[in-house]
Amino acid sequence: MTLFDELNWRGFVKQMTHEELPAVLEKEPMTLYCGFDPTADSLHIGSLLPILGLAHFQRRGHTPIALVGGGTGLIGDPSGKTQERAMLSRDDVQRNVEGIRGQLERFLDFDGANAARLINNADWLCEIRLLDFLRDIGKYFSINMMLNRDSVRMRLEDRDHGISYTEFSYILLQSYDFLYLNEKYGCRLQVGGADQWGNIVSGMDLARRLRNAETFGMTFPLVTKADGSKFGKSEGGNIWLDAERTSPYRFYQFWLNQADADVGRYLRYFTFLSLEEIEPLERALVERAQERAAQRRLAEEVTLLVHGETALDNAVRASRAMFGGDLSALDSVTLRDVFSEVPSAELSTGTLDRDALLLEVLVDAGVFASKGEARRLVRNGGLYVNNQRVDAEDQKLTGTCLLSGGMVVVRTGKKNYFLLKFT
RNA sequence: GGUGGGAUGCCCGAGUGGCUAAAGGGGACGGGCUGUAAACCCGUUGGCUAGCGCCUACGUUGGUUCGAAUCCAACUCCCACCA
Repeated sequence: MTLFDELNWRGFVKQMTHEELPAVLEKEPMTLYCGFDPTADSLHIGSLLPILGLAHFQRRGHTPIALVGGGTGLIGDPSGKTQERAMLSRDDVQRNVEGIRGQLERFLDFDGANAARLINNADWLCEIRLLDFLRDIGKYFSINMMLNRDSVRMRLEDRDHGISYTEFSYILLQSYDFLYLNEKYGCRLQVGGADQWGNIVSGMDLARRLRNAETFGMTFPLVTKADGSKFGKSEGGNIWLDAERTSPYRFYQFWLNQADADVGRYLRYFTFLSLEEIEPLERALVERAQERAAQRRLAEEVTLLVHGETALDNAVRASRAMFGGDLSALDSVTLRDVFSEVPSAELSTGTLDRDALLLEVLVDAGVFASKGEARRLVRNGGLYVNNQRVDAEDQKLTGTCLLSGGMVVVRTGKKNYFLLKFT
């Protein structure tokens, strides 16, 4: 099976600039690049597809470059954005670049004959002089063409938002990146999300005009959900790759909760499982839906990939304990371990002696923002202590509530846990 | 620069002097059903209070009034049309 056979059955190919690209890639190893925006200090799962895309290329002997946009991030890509973005400070961008760099390192192989490269376009974009740039690069861009780009046109039509000269110029910078990488590293292929098509083609154009270089482009599809809502956002917002922002437990749970209609595609996108392994999982989805074997496997594979084996083990064990039921059976070490992912607060044992009101303690501990909110939840039957529903608003918190190790497990709703540690 | 319109709770949006903590929708949260799903059904959605009730809130600041989101003045920001 060729690289493109695989990319195709996995659904990685949205568009490509040359029909012969698959054949070219079979003949010779190629250097390719994909850019990542430093809009936050962590990537989120939206970036997972391009990352794995690069990894697939590398596995077949091609050389990937992961480009962090420390320079372009100072400007802001208008592609796919309906309004002008708030500009990030240089410090923020720098911090974000560092965070993202650390994450990208985990997914690619930086050793061997086709070792991956991780570079920052601030290294060259920050050095450019304006007049040189306008004369050497700007001359090759036609305003007429730029105005026709979807991302620009949408913003021109929407008078509420408009587009600044700054963002309008963005495409020149990304195009220049491709030119630069072509010149310096012999990079001939740029890949990216579906919204990057215009930027990619434009960069190819520049490389052809200035260096007479033949380059290629390809885009990945936008990851969609069967129900039409946006992929990658869940109750609490974005799903991040950073364990500090999204705990491995939550990360695991996110994948476990994917809809039947989506899992098959996600197994193809986000794991390295072969078709032979995925197909039985899809059949099980129909025949024994309640087991959710496909979701389980998806959650395991992706969590393993992003957070490693230990974190996966913890997430699985935590999930079992939290949805399995009886907490009193667990010893303190297991408890502490299982709930290590969960937000917690340390309280003094003195609180218990005073016969404090449960709700007041929970407000103090930060579980609730106000007593009104807490009371409301109890009325709705959504508060549990050690998996027992609380049905009185004036319930006291006493020593008998403690599990081993002086811990109390608080739950709101079906799956939101909070741990109180008494010391 | 001129003229007109607008700013309401997380968002959209009704409300033109007391019955308005503010309709309706969305979102969010909780419960039920279930597969830790979807769909559906029910409930909650400013703070304090066991409750009576009290406090804070309708761009900002002042004013009129027994009483203002609602009337007046100034200011700030946004939009439309004209130049």
